[in-house]
Amino acid sequence: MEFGSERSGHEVKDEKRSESSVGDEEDRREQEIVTQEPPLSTTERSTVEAGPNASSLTKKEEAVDELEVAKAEMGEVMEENQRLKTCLNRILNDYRALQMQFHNIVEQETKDSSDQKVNNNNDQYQIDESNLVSLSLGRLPTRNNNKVPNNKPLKEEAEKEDKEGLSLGLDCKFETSKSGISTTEYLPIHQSPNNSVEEVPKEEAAGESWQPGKGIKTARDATGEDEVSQQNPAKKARVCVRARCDTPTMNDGCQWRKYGQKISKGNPCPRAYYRCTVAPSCPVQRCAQDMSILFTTYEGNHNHPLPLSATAMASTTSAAASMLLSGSSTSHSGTRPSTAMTTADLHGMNFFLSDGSKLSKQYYLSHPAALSSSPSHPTITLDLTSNNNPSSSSSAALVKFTSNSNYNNTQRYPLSTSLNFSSSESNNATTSWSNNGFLSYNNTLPYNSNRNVTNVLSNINLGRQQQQPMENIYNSYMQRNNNVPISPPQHSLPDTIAAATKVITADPNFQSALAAALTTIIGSGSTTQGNHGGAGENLSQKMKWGELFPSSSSALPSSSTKVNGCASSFLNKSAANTQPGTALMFLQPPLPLSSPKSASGSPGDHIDKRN
DNA sequence: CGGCTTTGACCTGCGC
DNA sequence: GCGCAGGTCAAAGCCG
Repeated sequence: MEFGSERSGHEVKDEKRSESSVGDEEDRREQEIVTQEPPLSTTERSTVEAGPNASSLTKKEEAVDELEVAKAEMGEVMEENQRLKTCLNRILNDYRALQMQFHNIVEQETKDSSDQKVNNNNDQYQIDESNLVSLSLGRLPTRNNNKVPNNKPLKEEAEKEDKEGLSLGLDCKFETSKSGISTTEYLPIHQSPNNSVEEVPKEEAAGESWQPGKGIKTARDATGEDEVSQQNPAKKARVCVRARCDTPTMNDGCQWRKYGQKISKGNPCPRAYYRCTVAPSCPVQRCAQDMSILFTTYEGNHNHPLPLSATAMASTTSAAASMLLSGSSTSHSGTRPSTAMTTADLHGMNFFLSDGSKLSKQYYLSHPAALSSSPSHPTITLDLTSNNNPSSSSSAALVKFTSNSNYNNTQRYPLSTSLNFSSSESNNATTSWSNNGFLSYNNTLPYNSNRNVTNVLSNINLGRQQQQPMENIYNSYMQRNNNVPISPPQHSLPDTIAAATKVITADPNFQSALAAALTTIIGSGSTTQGNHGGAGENLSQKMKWGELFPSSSSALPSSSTKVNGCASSFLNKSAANTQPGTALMFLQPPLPLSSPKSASGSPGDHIDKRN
């Protein structure tokens, strides 16, 4: 059963509800809010209600009381509306500020790129020089642009982009500065002939699934769209999650199907290959090696809706892949020795980048299981275990970028090129991806008032901070967000993932940052719905805040929003088959997706069978 | 009986 | 060119 069917069920339900003229008054008001229709006046309401009940004085009084209650509720709704407006305004302000920084980045990059053009012979490189790095959360590789031959018209590319649209994923991409072309260039490093890197999202272009199998190739041949893909074999960034897990597979909320198993040389534990079974075309695959610590290597991004916990993990992995790709393209200083491990604080996003094969090998040697990664695949390892990471440094950054010598880390963008995830007027919330993957950010660092990109700071600590217990961070964070109840320390992975999602969804600052990141995409007009004025306008028009922030919307919207594309992220851009009106959605509410029946599924998930 | 897992064969990329 | 290893396919078996 496809996900769309469920959604259509919601629609049917809403239609029925709207058809019933004697529906519950609260439901009606709720519906009015959702549909943005002008609310009925209380007078009209009272007339309708009091009509049949006006037989006695008591009933009249009751009717008056109901009216008062209705007024009070309306007032609350209006207050809520006002709060949302305020939130939206703040987001827009953040967006504008970020936009200014973005422009500065453009200018700076243009200058820098003009000096560094000699580094690459690729024709597309020059095109990419004008590209800008932007951290798009949940952005799927909606294009295979990097595989597109140079003679392919941009127009066609743009059309493809329109068709494919955004999908969930937490990816880093390059957004071309060319206005009017809604193309978003992903990290250009892969465009180098020698480059073996293919950004995670690419293979999901046009809803195609990345499947290395022969049959897929044949199918792609039939479509005629995939000649590019064949020209450039997919070598995607991988995200290796290192976690303690008793089960054969990590309960990450997804539904996995085992399709193969291999005994790796030198590894007593067989390597199992799993494929996402939620959607037939989902390109996400993973291999897992079960040792004392389960190493799970994710490859690709989901192109379908995911349950909450799965979304969190998918977002994590997608973000990590994005960091890997972006970091590898940004952190390699031209003057830095190629074998040096880069310890970067990318706006507080602490990570280690080993752009040299030596260090990469060193790291992997310390974790033999991680050797599963193909030499040509850049791999980022997320350490979700509670043990000390043998190779971690004092900075406790447990997100480690490893890339081999084949991975072209062409310096294109400075380390500091990224989006500011701090909010100018938000509180001083300090969050972090701690122990088991809590995503956190802080804005304790001052907002970059001078708009110098290199000073833009935020802290997104992927991985565990060894010296700060996760629960402390989590609880302290939750205390700042009253709408998120503080729960006892969670240690199971699905719980922590879900908690991380809560943190993300509950904090308006991060939402603002997401909004800003999104608008860098939306603002360029790279949407399937066409342009609707300015970026801010796009933002306001396309964001469905009720879906973005479940905490502020009690009811799941009954709109016809269809989630397409990769669900492994916060951002969903409507894909080609997206219904009209579908725009953009962050952090979709937890949707029942997969079956708990699956052995590889997450037992902790409250999941419905989808097919 | 349908779906999932297992497992041997096959394909492909890479190193020598 | 050959061999190895990673990765995938698909038939057979298992299970609910």
